[in-house]
Amino acid sequence: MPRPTKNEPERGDARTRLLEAARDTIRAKGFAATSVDDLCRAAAVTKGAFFHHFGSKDALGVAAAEHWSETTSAFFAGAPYHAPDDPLDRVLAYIAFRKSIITDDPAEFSCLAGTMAQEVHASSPAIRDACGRSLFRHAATLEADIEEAMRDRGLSGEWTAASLARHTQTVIQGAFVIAKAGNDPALARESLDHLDRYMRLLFGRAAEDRAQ
Amino acid sequence: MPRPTKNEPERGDARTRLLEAARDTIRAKGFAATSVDDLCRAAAVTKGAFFHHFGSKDALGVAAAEHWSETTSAFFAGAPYHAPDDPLDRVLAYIAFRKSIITDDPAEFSCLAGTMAQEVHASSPAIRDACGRSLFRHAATLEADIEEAMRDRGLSGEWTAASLARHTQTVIQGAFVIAKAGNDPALARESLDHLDRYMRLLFGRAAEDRAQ
DNA sequence: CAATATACCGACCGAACGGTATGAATAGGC
DNA sequence: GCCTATTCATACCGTTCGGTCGGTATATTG
Repeated sequence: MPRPTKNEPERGDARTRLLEAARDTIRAKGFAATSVDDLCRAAAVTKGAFFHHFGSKDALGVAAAEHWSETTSAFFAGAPYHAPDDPLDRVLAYIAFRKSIITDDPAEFSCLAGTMAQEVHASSPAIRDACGRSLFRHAATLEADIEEAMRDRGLSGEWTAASLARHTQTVIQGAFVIAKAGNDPALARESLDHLDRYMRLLFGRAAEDRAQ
Repeated sequence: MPRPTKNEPERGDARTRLLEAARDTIRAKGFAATSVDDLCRAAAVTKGAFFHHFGSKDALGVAAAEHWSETTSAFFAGAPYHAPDDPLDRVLAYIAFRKSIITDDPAEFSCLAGTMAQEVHASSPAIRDACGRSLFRHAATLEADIEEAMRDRGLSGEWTAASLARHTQTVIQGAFVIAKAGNDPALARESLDHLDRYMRLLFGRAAEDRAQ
């Protein structure tokens, strides 16, 4: 079971490098337009290594979605938006955080799972489901805070915490699409402002104290 | 300038048939995964005909986006949601209409422009811009009604009619992504309900009288 | 009725595609 | 110190890709 050579200590992490290359390249070009050779070049591995670690290009797609789910889970778990005492503040801080990480390059800030799911939803159920799990698992991390904020205010009825959590992801995914179509990340931030406003209106929180 | 032959009267519409095939196939499989041969097969034309009408696959992509823009413009212009006297009612009727045309198959109800833009935003500026024009031109058709509804209620300040019109498209595009990822069109309808609720909260319209 | 332009047809091209077969290097278990 | 499993490397395969090209049929123009 040999991987790290004395002369080549970075040996053995070909799989990880391929997953990282997949994350970056697929976000930039899409899944179908990304060739196996593209990924091997970006990860500086050979085709033999690729098909040693992944049985097919589709299998790489599934693994990339799972890797995406794991790394983003860790990233958001460690983010500062969990700090506020009030649950609604945490939800609003989440939206503000999502807004703050939008940079100039869509390949940097957009979502691998959303991009791939949109592309392969009909042609590759395995990849689509892996992307769906990533997306809805992330959405679910908001549910507890939303639920608590609803209880605090005695809200209930037309909509559920789960539904609002999913809607948050809808707006975020849509924001990525619109930002790409308009070639302007500001369009994404603009919609996150509307999402923030929706939350405040739902929970009766004034807009004046919004963090800028 | 000959096209309709006596024996083959459907001759001459190869271009249109290719554009319709592009609309259907690209919505189902994406742009990169759709081959020129796929389109020729679906449109029952030869490769010679394809490259007679379109200089390249990219040119077909641009033409498909423009064709999409024209046909959807006509479709929405003729839709019944323009009937109400009150401008806010027209906006809410638009959202209800968008919800009503969501069927079981994403390839039927999703947006060609959004799908293509997400895929080619970095690799093909020409297609991306054609998709962007389609999207934002459609968004702009909502602006006048939103503006009028704002005037009616003396609303102004944090957000503009143009911004809210764009946000509407953000939610719709996001709804398509989430519906595909979750393999469930109901997820899209759910987010349109949240968008409806946001509009009512913004404009101080009660939710009880919502059409079902 | 010849000239011309349009609308196609279908065989073909080189490159790139996803995937495979074989084998070398390495390190841990015994 | 040998065996075995793992991690790659390299060369190659058949297919499909976007695109080209010479040719044909038809309708319009003068």
